[in-house]
Amino acid sequence: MTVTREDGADNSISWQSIRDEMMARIRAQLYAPGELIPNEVDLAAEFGCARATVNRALRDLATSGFLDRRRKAGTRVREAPRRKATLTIPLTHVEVEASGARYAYRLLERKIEAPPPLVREKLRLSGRERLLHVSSLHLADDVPHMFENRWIVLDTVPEIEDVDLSKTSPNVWLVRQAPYTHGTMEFLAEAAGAAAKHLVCAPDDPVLTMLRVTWLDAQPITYARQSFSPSHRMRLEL
Amino acid sequence: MTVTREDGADNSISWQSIRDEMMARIRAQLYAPGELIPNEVDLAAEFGCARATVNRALRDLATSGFLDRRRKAGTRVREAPRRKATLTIPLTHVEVEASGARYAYRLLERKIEAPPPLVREKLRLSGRERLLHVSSLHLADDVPHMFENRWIVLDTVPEIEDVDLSKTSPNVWLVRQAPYTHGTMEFLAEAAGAAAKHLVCAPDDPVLTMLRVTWLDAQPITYARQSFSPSHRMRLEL
DNA sequence: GAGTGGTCTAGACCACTTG
DNA sequence: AAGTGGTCTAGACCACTCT
Repeated sequence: MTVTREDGADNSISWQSIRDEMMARIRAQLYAPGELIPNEVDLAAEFGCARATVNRALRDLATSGFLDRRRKAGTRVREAPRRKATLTIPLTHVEVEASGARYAYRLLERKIEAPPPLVREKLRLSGRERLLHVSSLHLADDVPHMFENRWIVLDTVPEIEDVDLSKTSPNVWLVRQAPYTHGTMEFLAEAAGAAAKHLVCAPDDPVLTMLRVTWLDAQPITYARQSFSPSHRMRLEL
Repeated sequence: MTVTREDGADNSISWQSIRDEMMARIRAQLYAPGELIPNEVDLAAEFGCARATVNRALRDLATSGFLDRRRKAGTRVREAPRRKATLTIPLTHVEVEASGARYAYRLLERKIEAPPPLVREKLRLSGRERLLHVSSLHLADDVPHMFENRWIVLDTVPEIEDVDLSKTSPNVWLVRQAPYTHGTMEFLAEAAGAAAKHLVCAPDDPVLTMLRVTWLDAQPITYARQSFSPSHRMRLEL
């Protein structure tokens, strides 16, 4: 029941305000690192709200990595907060257009072949599967922005064999038609090498490369290797 | 009230099972991209549970980027799911030890100075502030793993001036004693340059560099530039 | 104005874990 | 065995936004 004053003003407390107050106490080391904080019932009494409201606030702080919660053991302040950086994976055309540039896409090559050893290993394939191998270039204001080399497992997403990839980039199609359940991503620095001629740079210029493998449950979908033009930076919010 | 069968078995439905069922329907395009899905009251009736349970499930899917929810307008399936990669920011010593190697840390230089122009800009400083400038090397099994160059704003965290940084790395101290409220992180590829002699590689070897700026509300805390040894890869889970 | 999601409450039972 | 967090329910009111 919402508590109401005689004048009719709503008196209930939001879970966000409790989260903020608890966060402030953690920052001020009012609850020291490693220490138990009061349990939900006591905090609810202190804040004058329902236990569920305290629960929502503390669950949020636990998800954010500031608290450690365990049944019976109680809630502790983490010694070293587990901070997370979130990278909202951009669709290349969205990213380019967000920067104010005009986006263009060029299909460079498209063929069906067996996976080379590296790809076989990443996708845990036997080697006999038919893969769609696509390389493409993405441009911002006609300047090369990213070169992509991608292998797509046709057993998992057979429909893509009939898609006109000169108009739709494989990533755009996959995002809409074949959402993955999980995957991994890696960043590394390497010499541009074979990508240099597409990115219009020297073969030994350092470029940022992003590797992605995605899965639909136990089935591999795609392995993508994207190399960005030398000046590119990948930005994350903390 | 928990619904109970005559035989006493608990009949209530978990929010996770509702989330999974709705996710399955989205994948199967049973709810098409861009389309409205039923409202919470109707779904609660369908699943035979309270509206709050449906709310929890749908809120989770919205946070994950699969649904778009707006009051009055209802809940829609996102055309292109806003997928996120999460990088749990590792403490270097934890990361190294997790890989099974022995971690070591060496303080290379420590001095108090005014910020150079680049740092001044990143931290939005006037240029007259006193900054603690620390460079250090982090090793895995005695092999150089990461070279760090860091500036710390003493006006924001004066206590660090008295810390013995030959034993505690600045990052470890900051994480425990001065949690930031927000910040940014950037990845780029560059030639090792001056870091080469510390990383034991050639000056023109490509290395992955991570830039970090963190804030305590409006006050800048630190700017760090970390270059990883050439073979290093940064891995994220999707 | 009205429909939909966002949140709060009070109470209950459950699940996990620790002592 | 018992304490603590995790979750569900039924009901209520509110906030936002679309028409």
